[in-house]
Amino acid sequence: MTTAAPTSSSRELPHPTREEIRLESVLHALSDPMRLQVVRELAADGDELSCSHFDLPVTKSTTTHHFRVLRESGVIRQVYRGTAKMNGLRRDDLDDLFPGLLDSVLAAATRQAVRLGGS
Amino acid sequence: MTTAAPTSSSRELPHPTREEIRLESVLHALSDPMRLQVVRELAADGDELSCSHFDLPVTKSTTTHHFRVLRESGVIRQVYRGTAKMNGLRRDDLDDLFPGLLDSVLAAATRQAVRLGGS
DNA sequence: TCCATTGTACGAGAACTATCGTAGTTTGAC
DNA sequence: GTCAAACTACGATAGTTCTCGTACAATGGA
Repeated sequence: MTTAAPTSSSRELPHPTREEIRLESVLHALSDPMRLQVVRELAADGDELSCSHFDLPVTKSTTTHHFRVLRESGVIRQVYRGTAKMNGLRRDDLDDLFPGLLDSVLAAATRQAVRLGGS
Repeated sequence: MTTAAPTSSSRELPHPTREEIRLESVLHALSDPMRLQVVRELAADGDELSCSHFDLPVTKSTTTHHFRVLRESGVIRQVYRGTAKMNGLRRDDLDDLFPGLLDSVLAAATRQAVRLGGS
């Protein structure tokens, strides 16, 4: 027996392939404050985070909606792991398609957060 | 008397100050294909261009709408000059607020255009 | 003054978006 | 099997956005 079976799960979620990712959709996904916040946290953590890790000021169903927009635009990758749904930035794909874009958006978000007095 | 009166005109248009520009609004403004195209042309030309210079596949009133979104988000500056309305990128403001952001978006747009076989 | 050019304002319709609440599904633990 | 946790699906609503067409306004030249 193998020591560790890959911790994956049944349900599969539809993701765009790298080639299908469109800049306009990525920018649109990032243009919402809630979603930008999620992306910032994912980038800060560097690893996968469950949906429930985020404490967004909206209901669960709205949260689901925002994560779906991020996934369908190609910004994040989502996989089920047990009852949780783990979210990870698609850094490799985004950096390959649009070098420097994600980093400058994240830097801009941090700068603005500092400027507006906070975080 | 001065040799050259500044070529300006009567009507003034409302612009956000540099401090009022919000990253989310900028990203939203850039997330529309029509507006992204306008910004690319403005960046390529480097100077001010009149609205009528752009040959967008929409009516004039829709064009007005898109230019307004760009102006109100702080991406472009608009001034009247005679019957024309000149549009210029607010590079200085954007680069100061969000260093590298505009350039990486423009680079991403070019890359995508090439990738999708064109321009 | 008259006119062509350039762009605006307004009203309207279709489409999309963000949000919610409720009911349901999947999973893992007991 | 039962139950709680985590998340989804669906339907609804309010707001925003994109688009148009028509009518209007400002400018500069003939």
